[in-house]
Amino acid sequence: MKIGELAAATDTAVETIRYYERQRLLPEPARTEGNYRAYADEHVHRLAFIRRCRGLDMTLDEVRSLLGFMDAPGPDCTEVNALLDEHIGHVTHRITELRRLEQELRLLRASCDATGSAADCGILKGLVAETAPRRKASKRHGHGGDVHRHALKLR
Amino acid sequence: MKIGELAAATDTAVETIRYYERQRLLPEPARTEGNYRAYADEHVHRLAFIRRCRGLDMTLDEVRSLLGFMDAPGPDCTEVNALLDEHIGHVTHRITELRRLEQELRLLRASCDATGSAADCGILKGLVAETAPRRKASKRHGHGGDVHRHALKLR
DNA sequence: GGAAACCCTGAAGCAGGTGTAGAGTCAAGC
DNA sequence: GCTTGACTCTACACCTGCTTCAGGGTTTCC
Repeated sequence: MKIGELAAATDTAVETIRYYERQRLLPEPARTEGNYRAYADEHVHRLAFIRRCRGLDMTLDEVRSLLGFMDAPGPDCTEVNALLDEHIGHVTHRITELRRLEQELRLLRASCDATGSAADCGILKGLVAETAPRRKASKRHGHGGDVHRHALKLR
Repeated sequence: MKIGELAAATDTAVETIRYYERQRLLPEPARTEGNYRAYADEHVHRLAFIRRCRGLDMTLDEVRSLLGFMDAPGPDCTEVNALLDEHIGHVTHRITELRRLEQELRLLRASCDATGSAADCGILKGLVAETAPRRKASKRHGHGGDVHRHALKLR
């Protein structure tokens, strides 16, 4: 199986597959005479696993951990549970944050109805104005990016 | 006002301020004899505005647009309203996505209670298993990253 | 046998910064 | 007047998770 077929089978871009290989998430496959990567079923399963995890918004590091648990399964799966719980925590937290954000944005949006000049726009005024003091976000603690990322600290 | 003071006044990292300057979001300030940046109140307001927008998860491009509207206010603020509406749309969409994700993760989590060996873990099995076919995500359309980013396409 | 479709490597680019090295500047204390 | 330490300067590398590009080589189809 060549890289293009693997890409089609897992709906993954070819470059992404090579990238995962560089990141050591996918083992280096055998090569053909012409130096093409030759994949086996094993690779399909592993890549599908990775993509499923990524579809659940896990970081590549989290995926790496899960792959490690699969490659060397421990006596129980406490660690797997813990990883997932933590990830769910990230997602839940991000949802809460975004909901607060949405509220704030809608409030801001309501302050203008586009009738006047932009110079008097309630939105721009609202963005200039001081806001209620906000709890300082705690120092960043982990990986950044999306649900894992840490909210921008505001004063 | 030196850069450290501006940083403290707006709760922004010094490097971030210099980065915004490079990105032309903040105008180049005057310099002291010793080549230190010397900021005026104008800069404080502008940076506070930027940080407020970033706190609302806008991209720097969106902020740039808003700054443009402020610098050259048009006859009405239709554009400001449109920008904000679109941004609210991004946030709302991301919330929906994350809620779906959270559901899926909780379902997955429920498939294991850590009693057995990791080899039989319901979570790992669930991640290996095929999932119900999913609508193919449309081609990415815009800027990536967080609320603006587009969900990973899965087959 | 020639063109199209595929594959290869290595490097650079995206957002939105963060962090580093190696240097210069400035105020305070002795 | 000199040292120490806090601050600042520039220029560059680094982060995630890819994507894109340049400049080739290989395979397949007609």
